Amino acid sequence: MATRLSALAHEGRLTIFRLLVRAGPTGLAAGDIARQLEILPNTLSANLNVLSHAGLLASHRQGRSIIYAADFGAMRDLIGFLVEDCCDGAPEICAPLGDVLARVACCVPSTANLEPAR
Amino acid sequence: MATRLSALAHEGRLTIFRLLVRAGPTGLAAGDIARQLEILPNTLSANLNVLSHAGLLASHRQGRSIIYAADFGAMRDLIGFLVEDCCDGAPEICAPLGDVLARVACCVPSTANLEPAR
DNA sequence: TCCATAATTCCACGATAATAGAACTATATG
DNA sequence: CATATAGTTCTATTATCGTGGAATTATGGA
Repeated sequence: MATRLSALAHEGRLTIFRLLVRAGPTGLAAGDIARQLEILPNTLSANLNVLSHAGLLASHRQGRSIIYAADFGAMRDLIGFLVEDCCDGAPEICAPLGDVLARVACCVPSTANLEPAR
Repeated sequence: MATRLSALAHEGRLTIFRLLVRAGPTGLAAGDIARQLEILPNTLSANLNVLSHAGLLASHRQGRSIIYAADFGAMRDLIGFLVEDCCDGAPEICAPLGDVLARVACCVPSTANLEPAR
C-alpha cells in the first residue's frame, strides 16, 4: 500500500491519474496524455510506469498507440485501506465520509445499507 | 495533498500514524512511540516532523515529553479528497465504499440504527 | 523496403530523501 | 548546581527519485 500511496504522492502522477479516471474505462493513449498535460514523452512514460507498477493503471497496445486506463479496483482498495485503517477506533475520521459519499452522488447504494437520506 | 500523501507513502511513517490513530486524541509521547516501534529517536523525530509538516499530526510539550496525536480532520480531508477526486465520473470506485463504511461500523449516519457489531 | 509515428529504454545528472552517530536544548529532580 | 531523561538538531553518507537528451523498438502506410 505504501507503494501505491507513493505513486500518487507526486503532483504530475496525480494529475495523470485524475485525467485517466475521468477518461473512464476506455482510457487514453499515452500520446494523448502527453499532449493534454504537456509532458515530455519519456518523462510521461516513466511516470506511467510507476503508476502501472503500483497497480493503479492497466495498459494494452492498440495499433501504434498504447492505451492506459485507471484501475478502479485498485483505487477503491487504496481508499478502503485508508478508511478501515483509520476508522479502526476513530469514528471522527470516517463518520463524515458518509456525507462526502452522499455529496458526490456516485454511491447510491444498491447493496450498501447507507441511508441515501438527502 | 501530494505532500500529505507523500508523508504517508513510507512504511515507517504509515506505521507511526496508525499507532497514533489507535492511541486516539490523547496521543502518545515520542519516547513511547520509539519504544513500541523500536525506532531510533532521531529517525523517529525526523519522521514525526515529516508527518507534522504535512498537517497529519499535532504536538505539544508535557513535562519532558512531547505528545504527538493524529489530526483526524486532516486525514478525513485527505480521504475525502481521494474519494471526491475519483468519484467525479467514476461511480465504480466509490460505490463500494459504502460497504466499507458500513463494515467498519464507524460511520452510521445519525439517522440510522447503530449496530454494536464487534 | 523505406519512412513516419508512437512509445519506450538507456544513460547521465542533479535533487531529494532516509538513516545513523554525535552533539545540543529543555525539563525535572536530588 | 549537578545529573539524568526526553527530544531535537547537526552532519555525513548512502540510496532513491525525477528529468531530459539520445538511441531503440514496434507498428502502420506509401
